[in-house]
Amino acid sequence: MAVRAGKVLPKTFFRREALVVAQDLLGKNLCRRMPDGSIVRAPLTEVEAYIGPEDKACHASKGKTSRTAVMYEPGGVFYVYLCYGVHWLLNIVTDGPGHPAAVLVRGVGQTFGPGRVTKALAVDKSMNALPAVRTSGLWLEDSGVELSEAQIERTPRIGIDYAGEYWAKQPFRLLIKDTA
DNA sequence: GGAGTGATGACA
DNA sequence: GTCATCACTCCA
Repeated sequence: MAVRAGKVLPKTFFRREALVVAQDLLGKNLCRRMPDGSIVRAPLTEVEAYIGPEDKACHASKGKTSRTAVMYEPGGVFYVYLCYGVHWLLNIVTDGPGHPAAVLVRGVGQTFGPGRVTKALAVDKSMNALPAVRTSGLWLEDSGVELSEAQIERTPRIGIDYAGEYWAKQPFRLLIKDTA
């Protein structure tokens, strides 16, 4: 039984603060047209927000470079980059033009870990800077699921100790509590 | 607990 | 051109 198709999230959905978008994205379906043509839909279960240039953990906090340029685009495009020479990490750019912010996808369905997500969905550099629309082969749909505050857990982000105590402690990692 | 891995950015 | 760094995963 496949997950039902839903309404594709419009660009305006992404053009808000990263933290707000991150919260609203939980439970929404990440959709991928695999290289073999099959369609995979999986609900976002864990995300992290990188809120802008003032956020020391955000790649764009050091200014605009060739890698981070895509984060300066208006929300609604993907930011994909290679981490540790091994793993592709998938981000969704949020907020308005000129304000670099993004939401990192850390888990979908039962798959947790940003590197595992991209491996499971066959996401790599070729998706970088593409818009979140069906024709890109990677997009998001409204699942119709409404999450209550009680179902959302907030914790500090992972693996960003270099960003300093303040930013490392911000509870910008959001995940759906295990409802079994 | 620790190594692998290679693009990226800083510096010369 | 070199060098250090890194939003991770896997294996011991």
